[in-house]
Amino acid sequence: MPRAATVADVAAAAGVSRQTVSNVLNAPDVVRPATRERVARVIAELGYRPHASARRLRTRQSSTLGIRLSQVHGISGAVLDRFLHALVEHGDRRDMRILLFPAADPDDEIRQFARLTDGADVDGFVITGTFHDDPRTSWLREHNIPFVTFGRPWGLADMDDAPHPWVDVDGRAGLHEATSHLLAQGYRRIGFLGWPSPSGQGDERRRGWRDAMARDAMRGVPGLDRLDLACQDDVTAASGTVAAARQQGVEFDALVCASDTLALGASFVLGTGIPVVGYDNTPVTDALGISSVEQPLAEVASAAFELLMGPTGRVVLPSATGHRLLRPQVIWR
Amino acid sequence: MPRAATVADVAAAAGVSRQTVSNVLNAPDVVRPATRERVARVIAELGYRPHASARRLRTRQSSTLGIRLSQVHGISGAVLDRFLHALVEHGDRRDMRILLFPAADPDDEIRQFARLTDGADVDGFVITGTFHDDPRTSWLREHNIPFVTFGRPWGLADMDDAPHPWVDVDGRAGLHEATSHLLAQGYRRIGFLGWPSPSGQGDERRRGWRDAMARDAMRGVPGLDRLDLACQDDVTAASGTVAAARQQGVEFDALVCASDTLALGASFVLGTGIPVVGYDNTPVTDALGISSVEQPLAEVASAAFELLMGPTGRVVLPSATGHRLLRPQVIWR
DNA sequence: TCGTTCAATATGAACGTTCAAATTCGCTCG
DNA sequence: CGAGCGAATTTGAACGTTCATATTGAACGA
Repeated sequence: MPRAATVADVAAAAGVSRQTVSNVLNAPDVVRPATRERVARVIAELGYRPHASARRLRTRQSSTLGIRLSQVHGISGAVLDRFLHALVEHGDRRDMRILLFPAADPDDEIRQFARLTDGADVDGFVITGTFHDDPRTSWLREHNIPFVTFGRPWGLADMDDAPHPWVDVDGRAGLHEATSHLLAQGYRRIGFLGWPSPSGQGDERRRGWRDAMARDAMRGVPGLDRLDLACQDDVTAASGTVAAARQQGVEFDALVCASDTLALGASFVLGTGIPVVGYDNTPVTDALGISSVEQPLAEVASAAFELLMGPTGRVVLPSATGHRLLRPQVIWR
Repeated sequence: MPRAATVADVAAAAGVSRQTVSNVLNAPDVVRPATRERVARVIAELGYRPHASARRLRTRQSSTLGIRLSQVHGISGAVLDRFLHALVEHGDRRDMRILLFPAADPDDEIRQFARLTDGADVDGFVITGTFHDDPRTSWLREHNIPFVTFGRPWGLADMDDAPHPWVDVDGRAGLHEATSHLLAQGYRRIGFLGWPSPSGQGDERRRGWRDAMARDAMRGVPGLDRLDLACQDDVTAASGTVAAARQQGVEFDALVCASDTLALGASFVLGTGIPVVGYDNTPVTDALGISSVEQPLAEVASAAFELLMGPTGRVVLPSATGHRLLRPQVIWR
């Protein structure tokens, strides 16, 4: 393997200066077309590729975003997996790379933030799974490090002027759509199986179901609360909760759930006659033919880059912190 | 945010030269203890962290491994996810980072190899999902790029002198153990549900079952072939195949499968009375209480680094290409 | 006392790129 | 015809680190 070509090699071979070669790659419009083509040809011939570290050293940007690879919990671990995929794919288009780092807990994650930014390994971060009073976001803001969260800033009066850019999926809209669709099909006693309150995402999803039910279905059908179930995000717990409700005389036409895990557990008890809708469209619900709400992860990734980089080619500390709330889509099976 | 401290800042503050600071970090033993401690104190005070790109430029190594983030297919996507996790975690200990890249197919992946090595983004690669006549491994060898595969080099007479380092999990041993254990519990008519031959991993797993059955159980029970089923890796197909076999009069005491997907499909048909064992221990089988063969992914990751870096702290082109075949473990539920 | 040796530390250069400023060159216009 | 201008290109320096080599200084033996 011969020594890799450098910008100087290309310059010599094309009879131009280093800077011109650099310009052909980074600012083609300032180079005269004839020159540009000649240099481009030499670049192709020599198979020249700029040395990433040298470029990063000089430009002081790594073109890399860091993201924590969290421990997989349960069935929905696949969501992070797919989000990662979307990020990597979109990043490729924008010439950005994705660097993974491990972290056991938020404090650990903050230590990694420090490590990776001090070492200029990354330009910014993508934070997942935000929660109330998240120490990570405040730390990053204090240190003027660019980042975007997948997950809205919980516990804020007005989400429109959040202190940082965020993308999220409107779980409420998702459950509203699922419920409305079932109502339109004639189902009336549509139950909801979610997580115990308070839970940011969980309460949002419950509200989507409630809104849809209150508007149409429950005229004359009292006891919406009896159809409102909750338990931990666990298959067995879900089965148990649904079975117990039935035992107490609650009848379901259909059931919408806050997660695929819950939907899976519920569908064991309810059988195939009663439609169940999950959330996250994980491979399991796909395999079992259970309907599910799918998050538009490709769009989430795209929006994350958009918020972090804007139209420019580089990650910047956003002055006006925008946000995006995306609509999920129900996959009916 | 003030300008980050550099090695020169530390040197000035500690009253030593740049090189001494560098040595404190990279070769502490050549520095006199008193000096070392003084410099270390200054480093801590200033919060100095070496600039990763500068270091990489100078040392000509990126301390980064590339790994393709493949499209998730079905339930077993979680395996790559967990492997990734193990890699990142082990990498952290060895001061190695993991860079993800997208690729649609092997040729695409090879293009990315070229891109990432030419740009000196990575020192080497971890290749997953090897197959017969894999063009990726030959390309990497031709270009003298360090790599290790998770998956043995299929279609080789003697695996002991493979042309490249590899790690794999002994699926045969896994199914042998699962089958033997069931035999010991008194089950006799233990079926196998796998993939159509030829399939590297699939045939290995089948062989594990066959070996165990041939030794103990089938003395006097003819028709091992009738218990040997195969279909695509799909839940519905699995259910159908098992149902069809039963229809034809095949009776099962128990069933061992080549994947969790197959196990899931089979368990629908077989119900809870007949033990089913899957492969990969994905969250689904965990959630449903189905036994499964678990791959020791943490050990795979550790072995991958070991093969690629040896005892040294850097990735080298291995002269003697070693390998590791690890035993999986059956998780009984 | 004076070389010799070795450990500890210092110095200059280099890694490959892009920035900032300087230079060249062809054109227009008074 | 020469000054002035703008576009195209070149030049020197710098990014922050480590390598290769040089220098210092202390310890030792003759």
